[in-house]
Amino acid sequence: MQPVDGEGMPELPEVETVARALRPHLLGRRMTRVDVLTVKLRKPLASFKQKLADVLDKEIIKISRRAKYIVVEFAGMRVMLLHLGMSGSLKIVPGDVPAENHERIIWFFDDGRSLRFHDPRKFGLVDILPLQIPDSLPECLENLPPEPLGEHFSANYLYQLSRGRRRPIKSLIMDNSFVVGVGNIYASESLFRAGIDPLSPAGKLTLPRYQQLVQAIRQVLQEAIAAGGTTISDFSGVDGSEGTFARHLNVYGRAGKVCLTCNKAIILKTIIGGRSTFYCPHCQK
DNA sequence: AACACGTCCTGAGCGC
DNA sequence: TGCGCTCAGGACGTGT
Repeated sequence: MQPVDGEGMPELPEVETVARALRPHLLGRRMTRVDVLTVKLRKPLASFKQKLADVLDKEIIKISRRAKYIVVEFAGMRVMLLHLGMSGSLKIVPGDVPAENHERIIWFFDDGRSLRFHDPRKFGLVDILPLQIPDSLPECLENLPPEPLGEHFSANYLYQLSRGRRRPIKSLIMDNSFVVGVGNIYASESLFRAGIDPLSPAGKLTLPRYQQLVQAIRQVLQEAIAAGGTTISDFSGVDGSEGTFARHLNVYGRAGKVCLTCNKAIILKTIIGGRSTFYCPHCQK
């Protein structure tokens, strides 16, 4: 089983890694032209194409991340949102390199280089939105639930909102209406680190267990960011372009193998909320 | 053929 | 019966 190889594995740490990697390439640049090579990604691209005029030849002044969105801010109170979906990846290449198969959008810049959005499954998203205040976020991102690495995400927060809910804890932490950015791999890994059975009803877990869980989520995400994500391949000219977190995975993709912690139980796989879920029946109760 | 790292939508099922 | 909430499941292209 090779669930984490290949290119693109866009969970929060990968998106953060991409946003950081883009900065030295794109800050201060201006887009001279954009080629849109497909009619739709997750949504039709017609309105995106129309709004491109708002950002063409405007200086890129900031690149950030909110949830799994990359936010590119231009002079003139506009941002461009990029979401990689399930299979999206970005790379910087010289502008005259021919488009590869599955490249959906190409941005050309004033230094002769280009940004390529490669997305076989077309689950990605791009949009251009107005800003009310410079150096801020568009409204649709401003009002999102807390970042898992932010100050508003706490054990008490999760504990309170989980009361009375019977759904499995893994499903709750992956629900973007409660906390953003915790994807399928890191949800399994965080629950393993916290020693919590992913099938536990969320409303039954005590506050101390949520303290363990929040700490685990933060640690796992921070370590993955420090490792450069799990895989950001072919990101030319960027140091440490190969993410190395895959080798730190304890349960994800390890069904049938011996648990690396207890060295005794076999990692199990189940389906929660339609998503593959891996756990150690001995270490997670 | 089954399954894949994300989101969005639908509708079934529940308590009141 | 109806209302609102919760939650599971499917849909969305394509590749392996």
